[in-house]
Amino acid sequence: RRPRVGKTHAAAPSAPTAKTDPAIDTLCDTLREMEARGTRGTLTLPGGVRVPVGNLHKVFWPAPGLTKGDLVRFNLRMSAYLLPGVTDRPLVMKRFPNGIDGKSFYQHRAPDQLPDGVRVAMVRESPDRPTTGVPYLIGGTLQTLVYMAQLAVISQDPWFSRVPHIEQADIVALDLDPMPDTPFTRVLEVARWLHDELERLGTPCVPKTSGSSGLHIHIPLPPGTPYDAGLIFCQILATVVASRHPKAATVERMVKKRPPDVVYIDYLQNIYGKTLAAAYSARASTFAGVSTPLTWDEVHDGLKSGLAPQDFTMQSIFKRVRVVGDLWARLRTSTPADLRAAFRYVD
DNA sequence: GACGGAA
DNA sequence: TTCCGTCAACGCTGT
DNA sequence: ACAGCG
Ligand SMILES: [Mn+2]
Ligand SMILES: [Mn+2]
Repeated sequence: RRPRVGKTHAAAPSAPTAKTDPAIDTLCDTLREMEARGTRGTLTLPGGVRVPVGNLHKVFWPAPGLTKGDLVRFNLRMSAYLLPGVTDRPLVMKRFPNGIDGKSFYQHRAPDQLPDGVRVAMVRESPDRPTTGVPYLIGGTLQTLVYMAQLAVISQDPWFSRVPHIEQADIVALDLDPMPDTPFTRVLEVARWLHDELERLGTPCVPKTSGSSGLHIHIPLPPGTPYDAGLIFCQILATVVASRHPKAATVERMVKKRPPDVVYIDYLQNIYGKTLAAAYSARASTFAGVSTPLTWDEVHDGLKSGLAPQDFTMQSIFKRVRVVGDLWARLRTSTPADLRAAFRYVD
């Protein structure tokens, strides 16, 4: 049995259980009225900014029967948890105007006319090319969350760096992607191995469900870390674990060459311009999953307890968050480790 | 989904 | 007013 | 140059 690190948590939720805001409740009431009336309308956000919303009845997730209105409501109610993870970060939009089963498309360039308080910054698509870049939406305000829902953007997909230091990642992530025949217990197993290694290196790390079928492990970086350094750190970790457990994990890039029942440890997201769904973000998965922070105890005990990603949804998440608080806050409060520790693996 | 131009 | 067409990403890697 | 990848 793994020795327990730190206290057995039970005492106080790691943060604001009380991230409840009367202004948000009022907005949700207004939204309900618009839905009942079957009209489009305008939400007036704190600060007086007006954001038009419409097509609230349109079904975006057929299986649970959730609508575009449910997405707007989700972003409103989750905003206190969602915003810290997107603040100052360029956001890649993937739009689903006809729900998760309709045709979707990516969009980087922000529209010309935006509601007040929706931030935009010129960002280069590649760091070493002399372009002026394109106007990206920058996360951080409630207006942006509501506006993006109106554009039928389902998930919040932030960069790993923040303006204005856009070439320096402040976080890296290991993206655990199960192949079609991979049982989720195996994903948990691989996550556990990665956690054990990271703990040996003294590196803080926090797991979450992806909101689809996999897991993400995020690691805070020391200030000023270039993308390349974070990428190599993750490459080393992923490669060490994959070569130690070839029947369970791989870093093989080509889908055809991956066994159908292993976990692809995708470390290649840690590149300038790439993204991963933010913590507490809704996802375009059939079951309306939410990318949900977990404790390492939940990951380690997941087989016994029957942990399943499908249990963390737009409908279920609020109850959980009220109980466990903001598990993702640790990512911002813990001291990043020296990445050079990982280089002793190199052989 | 937003927008501009045609019907 | 309604209808309709058009537009909405990208860079890295391997072959 | 082009296909595969996320
Ligand atoms: Mn993934
Ligand atoms: Mn991936």
